This record gives sequence, C-alpha cells and structure tokens, in this order.
Amino acid sequence: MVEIDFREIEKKWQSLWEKERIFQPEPSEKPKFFITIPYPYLNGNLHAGHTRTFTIGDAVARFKRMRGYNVLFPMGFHVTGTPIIGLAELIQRRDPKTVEVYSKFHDVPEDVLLTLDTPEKIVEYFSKEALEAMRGIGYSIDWRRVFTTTDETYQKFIEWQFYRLKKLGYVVKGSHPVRYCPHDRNPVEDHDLLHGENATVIDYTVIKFYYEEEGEKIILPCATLRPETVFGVTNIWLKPTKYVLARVNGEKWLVSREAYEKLTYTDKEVEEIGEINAEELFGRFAVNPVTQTKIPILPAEFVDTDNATGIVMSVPAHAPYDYVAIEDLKKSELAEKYGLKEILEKIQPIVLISAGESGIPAKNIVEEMDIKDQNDPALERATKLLYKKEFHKGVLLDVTGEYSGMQVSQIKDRLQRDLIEKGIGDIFYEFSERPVVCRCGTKCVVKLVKDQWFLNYSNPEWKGKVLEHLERMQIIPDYYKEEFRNKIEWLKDKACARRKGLGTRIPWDKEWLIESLSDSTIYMAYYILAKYINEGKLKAEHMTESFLSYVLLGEGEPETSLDRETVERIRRDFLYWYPVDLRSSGKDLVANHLLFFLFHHIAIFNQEFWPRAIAVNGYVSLEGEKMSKSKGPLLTMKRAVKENGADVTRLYILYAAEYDSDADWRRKDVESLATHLKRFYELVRENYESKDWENLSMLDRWLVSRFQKVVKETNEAMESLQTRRAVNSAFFEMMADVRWYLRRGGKNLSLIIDDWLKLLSPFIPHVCEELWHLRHESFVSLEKYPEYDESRVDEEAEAAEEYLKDLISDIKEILKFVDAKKVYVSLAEPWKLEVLNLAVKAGDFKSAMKEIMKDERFRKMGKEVSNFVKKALKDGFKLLDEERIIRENIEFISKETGVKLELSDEVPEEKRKLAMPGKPALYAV
RNA sequence: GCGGGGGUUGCCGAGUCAGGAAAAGGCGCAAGGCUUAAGACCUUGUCCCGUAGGGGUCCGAGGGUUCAAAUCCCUCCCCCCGCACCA
Repeated sequence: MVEIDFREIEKKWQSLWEKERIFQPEPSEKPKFFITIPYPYLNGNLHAGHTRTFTIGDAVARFKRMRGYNVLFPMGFHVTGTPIIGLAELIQRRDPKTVEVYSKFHDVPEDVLLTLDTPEKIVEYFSKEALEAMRGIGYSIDWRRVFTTTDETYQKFIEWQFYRLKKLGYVVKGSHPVRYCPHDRNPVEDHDLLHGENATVIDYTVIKFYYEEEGEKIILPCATLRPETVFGVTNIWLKPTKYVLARVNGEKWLVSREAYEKLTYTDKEVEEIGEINAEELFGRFAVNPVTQTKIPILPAEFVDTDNATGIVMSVPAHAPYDYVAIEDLKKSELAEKYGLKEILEKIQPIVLISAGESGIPAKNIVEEMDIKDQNDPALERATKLLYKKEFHKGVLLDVTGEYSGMQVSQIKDRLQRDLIEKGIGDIFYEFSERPVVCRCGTKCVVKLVKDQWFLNYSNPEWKGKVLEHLERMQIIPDYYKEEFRNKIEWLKDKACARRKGLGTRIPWDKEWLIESLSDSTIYMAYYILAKYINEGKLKAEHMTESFLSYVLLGEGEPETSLDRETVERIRRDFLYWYPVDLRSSGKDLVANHLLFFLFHHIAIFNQEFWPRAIAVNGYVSLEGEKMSKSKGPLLTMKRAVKENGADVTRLYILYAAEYDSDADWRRKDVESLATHLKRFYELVRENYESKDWENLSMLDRWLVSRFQKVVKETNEAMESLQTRRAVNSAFFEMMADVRWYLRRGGKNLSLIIDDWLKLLSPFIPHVCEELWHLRHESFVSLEKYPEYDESRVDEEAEAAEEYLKDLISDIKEILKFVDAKKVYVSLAEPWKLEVLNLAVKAGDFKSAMKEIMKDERFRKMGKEVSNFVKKALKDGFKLLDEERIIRENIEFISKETGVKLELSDEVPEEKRKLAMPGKPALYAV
C-alpha cells in the first residue's frame, strides 16, 4: 500500500474550510440547530477527555448541517476561578512536580513553561494551544465567536446576569460551613489535605438541656444525630474531666475544651468565662427542655470530648451505648464514689420508636449480640444496625406528642427546625470522620462563613419549574433523566461568592468575586454577542443593562450608544439562534454545571428559550489507567492528532465507547485503526469511477440494498448520538459488505461511493473531502446527508446473496470431514413449503408459530422451525429461485470451496429428506 | 448509607425496552494465500465434541413463568460513578 500523508490532507482541507468560511453561519430561512459543548478550563492542554466530548459534538454538528440545518457550533475558554492562579504560583516557585507533569504530560516545553508565571500568560498560552488543537482535529467551529471569561465584555454580561438574579430574589445572603485551616486562615480544598479527604460536614442537632446555678440557667448543649430520641432521654453523660463554661450569644454554655475551640469558628459570639470539673455535676439534675422532665447528670468514659459539644444525652431504650453504660455504671465503684446508686435504680428506658418489635430495642440487640460492657467493639455494629432499622422502619410513638405517628426517616429536619424556632435547639457542624488535617499539618475545623452570597437553588418554586421543564427535555441517554430528577431535588443553595480567583466581582458587593461555576450558566447566549464584539462593533461601554435586557429578553428600550441597527441585528440573531438545541457534555458535569445551566436559563429567559436537550458522555482512560490533569497520565489532543492524524483520532474516539460508558485509549488499537482507514482510502480511490445505473446485476442490487440499510442504521444512531453504533455501521459493516462485493466480482462499487463519503464525512471529514474532490467541486461537508430510500432495498437480492453464503459455508463444513472432489446439490421437496405458506399467511411471527405448532410434525422440530420462520419473516421472505442462483454462481461457489458442483438427483434419499427450502441437500463424493 | 449505571465469548463491546438461530463489529491469536523478505493486504478459523452441513454447553449465582428466557418475574452476590461549593 502506498504511504498516505493524512496530515497533509488534513491541513489542506482545514485551511480551505477556513478560507471559504463554510462553518460561519448567519441567520437564514433554514431551520437552525444550536449545539454547544462546555468550554474547556485552561489550566492545561486539551486532553483525550476533551477530545471525546468535543468530537462527539463536532460529529453531531456536521451531521445536522448535512441534514439541512443551519448549524451554530461555537467555542470559548473558561479561566475563572482559582486553579490558574494556583498554577501560576506553582510555576513561579518552580515546583518540581508541576514542572514535571506539565512538560511530560501537557507537552509544554520546559523553557516555555517557566515563563508562564502569571495567570495572564497562562491563559494566553493555553488558549492559543487549545485553538490550534481544535483546528488541527478539524472541528467545524465558528471561531468568530471565541472569547475568554475574563474579557471585559464578558464581565459586563455576567454583571447583568447577577443583577437579574438578584432582582428575581435568587441571590440571597446566608452562612455556610466550610472546611477551614486555622493556620492558613483559608478554606481547604480536597487536594490541600493530608488526611480526611472523605470527611463530610454533618450537622448535629443541639438540644439545650440546662440546670440552674444561683438562679442562672447553665445550658448543657447535647449534640445528637437523632433529635427525635429527646423524648426518651433518661440522663446526661459527661466525661469525668474539665469542661469550659462559656458565654455563647448571651447564654451560658458548658462544653468540652475542643468544642469551645470549634465554636470560635462559627458565627456565634463566644467567650470563655470559666472552667468546671464535670465531677462536680454528677448526681445533679438537669431539665429536658422538650419534655420538662428532670434527669440526672452521670459520668461516662465513652464520651468523646472531641466530637461535637462533648455532652451527650442518654437514650437507653434506643442507643445500645447508653443502655450498656448505665448497666456498667450500676456495677462500677463510680456509682459509689459519686453517690449515684439510688438514682441509677430509678432509671427506666423510655421506648419512643416502634420498628415492629416488642420490649426495649437496645436491650434486645445487646442481649442478642451478647455484648458484655461498653468497651465491647460489637457495640458500634449494634448501634449501626439498630439505627438503620429504626431509621427505615421506625414510627414515632405517643410519647412524642405532636410528632406521634411520623416516620423516623421524615422527622429530623422538621424537629431540628422546630427546636431552633422555640429557642431550645441549635446546629453544631462536625466532620463525619476525623482527623481532618491540612497539608500544613494543622487540624482543620468547620468554619461558618458569614454573610455569604448564595444562589437560592433550594427555592421550591424555582426547583419546581426546572423539574417541570426537565420532563419536556430530551436527555441522552434517556436513563439520565432520572439522574437529573434526583440531582435537581437534592440541590441545595450554593455559595456563589469567593475571596480569591479570576473572574467578575459581584456588582453590588465588590469585595466578592463570582464563583466560577456560577458565571458559566447562560454564556451560550454570549456567543451571539461575541461575534459583534470580535468584529469590534460591540464594545464594553455599549453593554448597558438595558441593552442586554433588550437584546436577550426583549425588554424595555435599549439605552446605549450603539447604533440602533446593530442593536436590532443582535436582537434578531438572538431570536434566531436561541434556545440551545443540544448541550453535549461529559458526565462529570451532571451534578453541577448542567444543573446550573438549567436553573439559570429557566430563571432568566422566557420559556421558549429554555434548553431543548442535553447529552452526556463518559470518560476516557489511557491503557486502562485513569487520566489526571495534575498527576498524569495524560494524552493531549494535539499529540493524539500528531501521532495518528485527525481522522484516525476522531474515528477511534467516536468508536471506542457509547454514551456514558467509559472509553479506553489503547495505542495498539488506534494504530490498527489507521490501517483500516488507509484501506478505505485506497479502496475508494481505486474504485471511484463512473457508475452504471442501467444494467444492475443481482449483486449490484444487493450492494445498493445493503447500503440503504447502513444509511438507515447510521441516521438512527446519529439522531440519538450513538456514535459508536453509527461508525460501526457506516464504516466497519459497510467495509465488510464491500469486501464481499468485490470478492464476488462486483465492478460497480461507484454506485455507493458518493453517498458513502457523505455518510462518513461527519466522522472522518478530511479523508472524505479529499476523496470527494476526485470527482466533485463542492465540499462534501456541505452536501446533503444520505437518507434511507426504501425503494432501493431489494429483499430478493439480499436473500439470494444470503443463500449463497449459507450454501458455501455448508459445503465447507462438509469438506472438513470428507475429502471430496465433487458435490451434488438437490433442492427441498415441495411439501416443505407448507410451513412457509402457513407462516406467510399468518403474517406475524407469533400467530405463525401458534398455527404451525398445531402440527405434530413441526412441533417435533420446534426450535428449527421457529428459527426458520423467524428468518423467513424478518427478511420478508421471497420464494427464491434456488436453481437459478446456483446455476448463475456455480463457478464462484467452486472457486470458494475448491470442488466441482452439480445440481442433480444423485443425492441419497435420506439426505434429500433433510433438505428445506433455502437449504438444499448436499452429497459430497 | 442514598441515588444512577453495570456484570455476555481471550479482551473491548452489540443483543435486554417489544422472549423466538447467543455472540454483530473491532482488537488479539492461529492457519493459508500474496511477497525476495518483512509489513501491509486477501481468505479462513478462534466455547466443547463431531471422518456430512450436526450435537452439546453458555450470558454474575439460584429459583420461577413459557412450547421457547441473556431478554419477563422473585431472591442473592459483585463492580463502577456521584453525594458538592471544586473546575
């Protein structure tokens, strides 16, 4: 095979597409299709993951364009947030790991890398690289609309958006808990942690038990994850150690030393005013603020002063720990020491939850598991088991008063709210697992960030609208709709302001920056403005609030220095292009960006401009290994294209996996795919001649018919974004048929080549363009995509060819066992047509089988008959002229099998009996 | 734990919704052809048994429904992803 320089072909067509501006759409009478892919974040080079998502998008864009749509496919660059700043700092410091990863995996030459010591230089470098990479792989992007999220004009757009959201009441103030390092005085992200990456922040309900000292309430803030058990509290546990007495928001609280430290990071005002040894309190009584009952304060070693407040309420009926601790205490000398004997005798567990068992649940499980004392490790398991059971199956009993009859699983939030409203409850944030340690070695705490700006995603009305619109949308693959539904319901308010990073300031509160996912929600509309901005017509000073409200929402009058004609043109562009018809993205964005994308569109735009469809695709691994931007391994888009060529890279990534399943990039497979593409190239070049539609042979009709089925399959697959299925059909399966056609002596391959090139051009546009131009002047990229033409389907030709294949394979099978020179062929006896006639009469498979199975003869070979009938019906059974097929192809069969063939009755009786229509008897001698 | 997805031949993966020849297609491997040779290319084979186109096994495990189950129903096991304020 001749060497083909794919890179040269690719560059040639890329520059011609560019020169002829064929991917720069303007509004027209044609129906539009607006497809967007999330813009990449530029803290590195585009990699195989981007390659997958973007190539899927490009294939769809090209497909839709050829299907007659006016397609807009734009791209921008995302640089807002902290990682680029972090990277600049690492480069300044010449951090060895960073230098290694960026030179080795991101392919940035080391000397160049070291100059990228400011965020601006990083953005400039990587945006140039990204642009080259995307051009080099042949994406049909309209580059007139490119932008960067730090552009002044973009910031105007974001400011407008946030004013809008604020006006709608969707930006609110609040506080929220973050993981925080007291030493660095900063919130800590996952990669800043030494330990505890898996720790989450959980909210304990604090219930303000109290006792009185000289007429003043001293609050014992009990922290619990099960506030409903407050109705079953029999006592309070303190560790026999020193506690801190503190003034907390005006109240006097007793908490552990650790808890006091933690409180100083919350939004509460705290001040230490003394120290109390818990021992002084043992035997004294406190009041349960919910039930008003008096309960004793008792010692327990199992109390962890580093967990929440360090004060625990005891519910022996439902908490195995509490039950066992009371039993232990009865036997311990501590009871004697603190004079608790009498008190302990009186303690009776109070059952308040029914999960369908009798007696005291904690006692039952402790006895069942034979737990001896509070040091028994099985206690942990017992607690989990009981908790789980009661959470899922438990119902609250009458002792819980107004909550009686509620399910345990439903109670927590409501009770927490009620308690806080009554002034007897609070929240204490704590890590789910400890310790959580910062890279600097300091133990992290939960810090409550005050007066933070939030996007109010929990707003039920907003949520409701999003959920409702979701039902109208197309989600690909469809099972992701359920995932979206769940995530929308789960979404809580999101802090949308930051102290640090690149981006836009909150226009009414300039000390805050808008968080980087919050500024990337409706920017698809900005692509429409970007064209005018890049032309130099639209400038930041033109972009007043009223201008943006006018062109994007059609509201009011535009007060702007921009000329009216341009304003109107922008408005018309928006009306034409919006809404987004398809947003195609990696699945990592489902639980964040794609949700925000929906929420913000629904908040800001009129319903007719809400997104129509979302598609989700999976990740890419390298030789089975997970990719990592910051650690490697990584394969850049540029390198993939440089080593394999654009079309091979595209074809591979589209074919490697379907939908959200993950694709694996395997060098060997990619290389072998290159040979397929070369074979295709040669095949077309050698056979691309004028075609003869006049005298079609049966074989030609077969080829044309098979191609129609491929066209149908490919179209269907692309409509649902199944690129793997599409490539498999359009490329691989068609190749197999073409090979058979040529082997059978077909001479008229050109019958399908024009359409075949069109069919493949969304996947491998450069090669297709090159081949297409052997006989045409136009761009294949702009041709009309082939459509299924049923009139060209020829079931008879297909059945005949199938018959031939079967016959050859049968003969070969026999020849494995018999060393013969000649094969006699004898056709089936006519009565066997009965089955077929019955089947054809019945029409569909089910009733056919019912009818046929009534006959004992056929029933005996039920399976065979069923298979036979199925096939006959599926292929639109034609009574084949078997004799003619054999006679016409007798030489081909001989050539394929290496034996002589003869139609003859010399086949022995017992073999002739076995013959079926479509399956003649054979006799080899 | 909650939610979503999945378990098919040496590997990747179709087939499951609408039960009816399991294994399309790709990779890998093997044989033959072509070639000075290698590569590429073409052909064939690749669950087991079989000196006549056949038979058997089989779709994570176990039950059930049916003339017929990878597919429908029940029970169980295992794997992946998300659970956030980070792009």
